[in-house]
Amino acid sequence: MRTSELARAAGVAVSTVRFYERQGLLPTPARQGNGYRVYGSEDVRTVRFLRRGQDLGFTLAELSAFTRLSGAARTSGVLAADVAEHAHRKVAQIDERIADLVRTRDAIAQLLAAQCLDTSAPCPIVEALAG
Amino acid sequence: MRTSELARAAGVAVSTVRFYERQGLLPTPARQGNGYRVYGSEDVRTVRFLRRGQDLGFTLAELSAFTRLSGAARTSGVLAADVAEHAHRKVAQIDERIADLVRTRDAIAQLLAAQCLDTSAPCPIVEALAG
DNA sequence: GTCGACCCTGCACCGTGGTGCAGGGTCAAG
DNA sequence: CTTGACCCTGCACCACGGTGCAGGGTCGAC
Repeated sequence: MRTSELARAAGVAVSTVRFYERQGLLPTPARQGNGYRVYGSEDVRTVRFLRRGQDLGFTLAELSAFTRLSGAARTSGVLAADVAEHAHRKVAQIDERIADLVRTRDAIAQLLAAQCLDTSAPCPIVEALAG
Repeated sequence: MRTSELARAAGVAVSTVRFYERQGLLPTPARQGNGYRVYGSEDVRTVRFLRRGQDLGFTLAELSAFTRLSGAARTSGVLAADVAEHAHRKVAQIDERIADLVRTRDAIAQLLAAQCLDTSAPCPIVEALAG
């Protein structure tokens, strides 16, 4: 599989594949005699993992640490707790964020319900977020 | 109130206050005879609103649009419908965002519960995100 | 044998959200 | 009248996650 094929299969741009390689997020690929990169199906999975993880709010650094940790856990077993620990922290972070968003949502909904578009009062959305 | 006092009150760096002014997120402040910026308590609220909104996942551009709309409603009254419309869209967006985060949270929690840390199997978190 | 589609490297650039520094001015305290 | 804390402007730089382009090489098809 060549770069453009990997890119198509994983749904990213060719430049993004090379960017991931530069960043150490994809293993250094084998090369053909002409210098062309050669990829396998595992690389498609890796790129998809990176995209999906980003959609879910992980940074590339986190995902990189994640794959390194899970690789270590799989080969050594000793780091399994670290992976679990990391995932637990992430769940807690996501919970906090959800709670924040629910508060914001409610503040806006309340504003709409309360006819607070009164021209004299300060905007309650701004109030809710600033206070 | 001077720049450093505003910064302290709102919990940001002085450079951030000037950055917000450059970006048009803070109104151009009045100046003393010596050229020093003069801020009021309204500016503290604005900066807090910006920080809080960012924590909640809004971009500065979104927050800027928000304050402009609410300001227009307060002074003219005629844009109230636009503000309400905007707020309704925002609530829908936030609901989507919450749903996304809940899905992510549940996916991770489920993987943790499922003992994905078996040393022989490939890591299901990676599997789940890549698949 | 040349056309177009692809590949390579390296480097510059983008938006977002800031941070830092140089080179200067202001001001109150000691 | 100096010291130190603050203020000003303007410009350069940072991390993040890429994108784009120049200047070249490599193919298969026609």
